[in-house]
Amino acid sequence: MPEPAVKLRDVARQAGVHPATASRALNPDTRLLVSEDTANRVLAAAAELGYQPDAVARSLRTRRSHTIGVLIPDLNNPLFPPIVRGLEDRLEADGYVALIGNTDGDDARERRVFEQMRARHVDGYVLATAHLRNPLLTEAIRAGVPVVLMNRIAADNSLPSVTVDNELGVRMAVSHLTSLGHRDIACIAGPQDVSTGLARYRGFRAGMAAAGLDVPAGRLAFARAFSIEEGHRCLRQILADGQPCTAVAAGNDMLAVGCYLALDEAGLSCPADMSVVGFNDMPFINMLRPPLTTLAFSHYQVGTEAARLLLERLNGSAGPAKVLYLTPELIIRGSTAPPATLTGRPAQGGAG
Amino acid sequence: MPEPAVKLRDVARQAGVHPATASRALNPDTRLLVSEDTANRVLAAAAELGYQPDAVARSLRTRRSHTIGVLIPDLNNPLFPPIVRGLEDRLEADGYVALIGNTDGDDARERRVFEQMRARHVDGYVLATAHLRNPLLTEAIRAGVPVVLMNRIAADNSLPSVTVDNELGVRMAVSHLTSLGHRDIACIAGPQDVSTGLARYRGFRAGMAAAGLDVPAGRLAFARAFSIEEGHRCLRQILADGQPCTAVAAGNDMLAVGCYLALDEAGLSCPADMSVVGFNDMPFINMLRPPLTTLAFSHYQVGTEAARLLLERLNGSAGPAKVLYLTPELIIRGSTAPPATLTGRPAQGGAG
DNA sequence: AGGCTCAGGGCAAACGATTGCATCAACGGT
DNA sequence: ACCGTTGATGCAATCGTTTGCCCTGAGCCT
Repeated sequence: MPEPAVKLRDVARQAGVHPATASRALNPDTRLLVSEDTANRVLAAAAELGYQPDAVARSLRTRRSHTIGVLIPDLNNPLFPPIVRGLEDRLEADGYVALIGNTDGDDARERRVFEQMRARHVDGYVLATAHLRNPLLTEAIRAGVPVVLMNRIAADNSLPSVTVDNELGVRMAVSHLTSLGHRDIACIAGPQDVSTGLARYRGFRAGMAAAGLDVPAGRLAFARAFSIEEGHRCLRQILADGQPCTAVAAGNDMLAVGCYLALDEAGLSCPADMSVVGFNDMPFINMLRPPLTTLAFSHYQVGTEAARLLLERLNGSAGPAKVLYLTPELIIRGSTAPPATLTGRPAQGGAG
Repeated sequence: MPEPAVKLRDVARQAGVHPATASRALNPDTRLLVSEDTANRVLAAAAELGYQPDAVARSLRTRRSHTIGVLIPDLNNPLFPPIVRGLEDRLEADGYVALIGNTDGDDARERRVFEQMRARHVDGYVLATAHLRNPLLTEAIRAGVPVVLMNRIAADNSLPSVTVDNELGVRMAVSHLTSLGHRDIACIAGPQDVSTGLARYRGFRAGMAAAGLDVPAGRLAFARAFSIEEGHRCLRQILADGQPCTAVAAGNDMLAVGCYLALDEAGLSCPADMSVVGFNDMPFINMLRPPLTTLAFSHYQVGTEAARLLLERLNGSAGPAKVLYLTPELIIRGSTAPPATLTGRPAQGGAG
C-alpha cells in the first residue's frame, strides 16, 4: 500500500498557514517575506512531516529543473567515469543533478538522448561528444540553453570549454621519443572531426617538424573511432604496408592498447621492438603489460571545471566564452625505450 | 533569443481541434477514441510543427515519469558501465530513460541520490548497491515503487534480482587451483554485508571443504570494500603474518589487482610464486601483467535482464519475485599455474 | 416519427508548486 | 482622527498535459 507523499498543502495545514506562505517560508530567497515566527512554524512542520518538494511540479512552474544533461561518447572508456564524478560532485554542491546519457558515438542516438533531456527541461548541457561542427550545438544555443564542452571543443571556440592542451601533449611525447633516439615514428591519429583527434595530430606534425623528421604517408593512419579495435587495425595496417618504424604515437590510450594487440599478433614486443605512447593516462593503463607511457591530466578536474563554467552561465554571467586548457604531464613508463638499433649493441645504452 | 517551444495547444490549433482531442490522437492508446480523419490531421500538424510533448507536465499529471533510477556503487569500476549500457538499451526499447547515480558506497550519499530521484518521480529503481539489509529497500517498497536488484541481492530474496551464481563461481575457482596442485590457498573476501561478498566467501569455504583442505585464519582476510587499495592491504597482511600459501582467491577483480601490487611490493611474481584468481572478468583485466584468471559472465546481460524484470513489474505483473542466476564461466589465463614446489622440478608438470 | 444508442469531441478539473496582486491590520505622522 | 505606508499573508492564476464527464448529432429500431 503506497504511502501518500506529503505535500506542501499538508505542511501549510499543519503550520496553520496558506500554502503560498509555506512556499515562501521554505524558499530561502523569499523567506524574508514572511515573519520569522511563521517561518519557523513552517520549517518545523516541514521537518516533522518529512516534506520533500515535488521536483516535477516545481519544474513545471519555474521552468527550471535543476538537472543538467551530460552526454558521454563511451562510458566504457575508463577515462570518463572520473570526469563524470567530478561533474556530479561540483554540481551537487549547487543543488543540481546530472542526467547522464551514453551516445556510443552514434549521431542518431545522441539526438534521441538530447531530445529526451530537452523534454525533461534540463537547465544546461555538458557535452563530451562534440564534433567540430555539431548541429546539436546551434540548436541548444537557439533554445537558449547553456552548453559547456568537455574534453573536446568546438571549431570556433565559441563555447565555454575545458580541455587538456592536446597539441602540447603530443609535442612532449614526440620530444620524449626523439630524445630516446627514435627517428622513424609512426602516428595513429584519432578521428579528425573531433578536436582531440585533430589537435593531437597537429601536435604530432609540429613535434616531428621541430625535430627535423619526416612523416611519410606509410607511417600514418587515421582511426575512425577512439577504440581498441581501431588501434589494432591501424597499427596492423602500418606494419603491413608502411615504412618500418621503431615507435608509434597513438591518439589516445585506447588506440595504444589496440597497438599492443597488433604487436602481439605480429610477434613484436614492446618496447624492445617498438615503443608506444598514448594519451590520457586512463585508469588501469599503468597496469598493462608493459605499463604505458602516456600524457596525464586530472580527469576529475575536467569535470569540476566544466561544472564550474556551466554554473557561471546558469547564474547569469554572460561574458565571452572561456576556454580552459589544462597542462598535460608526460608519464614515462615501460612502453618506451631506446630503439633496437641502439639497445641491440652490447652496451645497455640510454640515449641523450 | 530562446525559441518558443511548440506546445500541444499549438498542434491543436493548427489541426483545428481542442487540445484534449489532440492529446487523444497523439497517444496510441486513446487514438481509437477519435475519428481516423482527425487523428491524421493532428499527427500531420504535430509532425509539421515538430511537436515534442513536455515530459515534465505529462509526468505531473500522470504520476509517471518514464524514468528509472539506477544506483551504482562505483562507476569507476569498469564492471559497471557495460551493465548500465545493457540497462539503458533495454529500457530505451520501452521508452524509459535511466537516471544514473553514483553512490561511492557512501550511505549518506546514497540516501541523498535516492531522495532526489524520488522527488523526480522515478517509476522504479534498479539498485546495484544493495546491502543485505537496506533501509532504502523497505522505504521504496512502502512507497509502492518497484525495485530490482542487480549484481547484489537482498538477504531474503524478497525482491526481483539478477546476479551471477557467486558461490558456484568460487567453487570452480578453488577446484581449478586444487587441480593445478595447490593446497595452501588464501582467500581475500569482500565485504560480508553485501551478497556478493558473502556468497563468494561461502563458495570458497565450500570448495575448500570439498577438497578436504583447511582454511586457517592466517590465510583469510576481509576487505572493507571491493577496491584495489583493500586488495593490496589484505594480501600484504596475509603475506606478513599468515601461513605461507601458493595461491589466493580474491573476492573480485579489483581485489585481485590489489594483490598484484602487494606481490610486486614483496618481490614475488605471479604466477611463479603465487597464483591469483579474481571474479567478474571486468574489461581490461585480460590485458594486465599477467592476464588474470577469473570468472566471466555477461555484464551486458545483467543489465538487460534487470531491465526486463523491472519492466515486468511496471507493466503490472505482480507474481512472486524472480531471482535470476547467471552461470559463470572460468576463464583460465596467465595468473594461475602449478605451485612452485611442482614447477620447481625439471619436468613441466601438470597436476591431476 | 419518436426515442434509443453510440461515436466523436469539447469542457474543465485536476497534478503540486510558485508568484503577481489584492487585502488587511497596525502604525506613525500631521 | 485620518490617511498613507508598510509588513504579513491570502487569493487565484499559471506551467502543459491528461482524462472523467457531458453534449451533440447521426443512425437505427419499432
